[in-house]
Amino acid sequence: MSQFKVISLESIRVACKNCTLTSLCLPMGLSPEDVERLDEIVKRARPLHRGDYLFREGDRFRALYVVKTGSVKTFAPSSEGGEQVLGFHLPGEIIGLDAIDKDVHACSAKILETSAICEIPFTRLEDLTATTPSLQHQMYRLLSKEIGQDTDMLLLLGKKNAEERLAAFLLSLSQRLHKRGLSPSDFYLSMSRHEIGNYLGLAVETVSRLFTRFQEDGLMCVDRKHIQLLNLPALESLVGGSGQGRRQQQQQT
Amino acid sequence: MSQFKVISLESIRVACKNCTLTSLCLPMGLSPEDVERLDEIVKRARPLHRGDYLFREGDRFRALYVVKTGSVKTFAPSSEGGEQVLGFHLPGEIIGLDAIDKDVHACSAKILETSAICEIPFTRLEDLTATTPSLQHQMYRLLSKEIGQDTDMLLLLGKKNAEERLAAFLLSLSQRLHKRGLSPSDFYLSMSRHEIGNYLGLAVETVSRLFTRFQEDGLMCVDRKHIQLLNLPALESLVGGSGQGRRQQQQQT
DNA sequence: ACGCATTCTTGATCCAGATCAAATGGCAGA
DNA sequence: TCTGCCATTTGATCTGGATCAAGAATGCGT
Repeated sequence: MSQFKVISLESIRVACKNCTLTSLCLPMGLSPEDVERLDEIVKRARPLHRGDYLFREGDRFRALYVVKTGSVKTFAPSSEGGEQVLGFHLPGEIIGLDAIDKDVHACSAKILETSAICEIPFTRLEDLTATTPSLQHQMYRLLSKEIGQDTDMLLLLGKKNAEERLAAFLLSLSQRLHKRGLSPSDFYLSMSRHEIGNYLGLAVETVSRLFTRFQEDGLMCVDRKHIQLLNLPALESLVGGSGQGRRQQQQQT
Repeated sequence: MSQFKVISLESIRVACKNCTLTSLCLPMGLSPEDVERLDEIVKRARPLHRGDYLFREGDRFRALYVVKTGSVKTFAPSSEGGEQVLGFHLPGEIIGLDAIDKDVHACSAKILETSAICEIPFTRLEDLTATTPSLQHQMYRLLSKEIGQDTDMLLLLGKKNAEERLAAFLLSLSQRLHKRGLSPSDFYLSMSRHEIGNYLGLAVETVSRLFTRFQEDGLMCVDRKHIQLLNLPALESLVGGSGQGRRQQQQQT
């Protein structure tokens, strides 16, 4: 490759190897050469805005998407008009893995705030993984990780009460933001109370009341969408099974 | 390969290419040659019995398991002693995919009734998929499918009431058994009411009462663990969002 | 066959969180 | 800046399903 090749600043800024998410995203653990090869098939789209769709339920599956900046929610239609929020996706997180099976998207992905998204055409990725064992392994890990996260969510919805659910949600955000070099205790929520409730299987009112209560209890400071977590350990103990000895649905089988 | 090679009856009976599950299991859609290669790494263990563990939470991840006959439940420890049943696995279904990511099992798998299980050492499978594109694709599809199933379950736990959950559970079993050539409307439950309730996020008592009610309504006939579904369409309409116009939590976001 | 333990069923009561209702507060668009 | 629509909060009430409490039915080991 010619050393005189003209490279736009833009392309340098967005290449995987120069991306700050490299340790969280698909390239995680890959050799520089492998990242280079991956880089060649990744498309970087112009920024998308709140309300834009990455894809909709029913769309043909063509590519995986990775959040580069911003945030995205995915949601599936429930029977008769409702919807279930499936997840909120932060930078470095991959969207669309569930569509590989049927080759059709079963959920929709909607941009929550102005975001940059990387697009990875799946067929090309599949070809690449077939010749790059480390990338293949990485794909298996990512798919498996998604399953593990869903499992955590099943446990949350199946066994936890409202308080535990919201605490778990806040801590999850906190931890994920922290991994991305942001403050684990001071952040903005890009989703509405309604979306949080839907995601957690709770009514909006319950979410609102819990925010108020957590604030009264000195666990956090809520100002509109701006959140400050004041007592991480206390939140953690809330999540860990009904905290200070409250009765709890216990099901041994 | 010599045509005089001695092959034990046993090995013939259990080889993937001779297995009746070939169209539901990993080999689905593979060429005969690819199945042959897969066959070489699959280990077939002696039958396991009710209560035996395939693996336990915390075990090192070594292999995927496929139910050949019988049934298996997977479950994860909840905080403080409880557990969440994650799934009931029928012949042809793969267990352990969630452990690829961390290389450790996050859930346990317990045999529900005398079962034959195929074991597929993962490292060898991974090597094989790297040189067998169709098998690699099949793996991606299987992992993706698992995500899709978890998604369905999230919707169930997040949005459906007790009646809808049990109806969905029964229909899921019905459909899966049907695909395996068994009756979709007459079968035995290998799991307890307690396990069903745990899986569906309901108390045992609720499950029991619903069985009684469904029977009273002529939807099914329950005799201990023997189930007969008498009105599949009615069950389907129950699942599809609160059936005959009952109030329902609807959350648009 | 008998006795004990476990699972399942059924009834009564309770409560976390949904639903209903209304006030308040932001923010977007003109 | 004003207007009107949402999003959010807060309060009051209702209810599905959990929890508590017995029985009844099974199954199992001896």
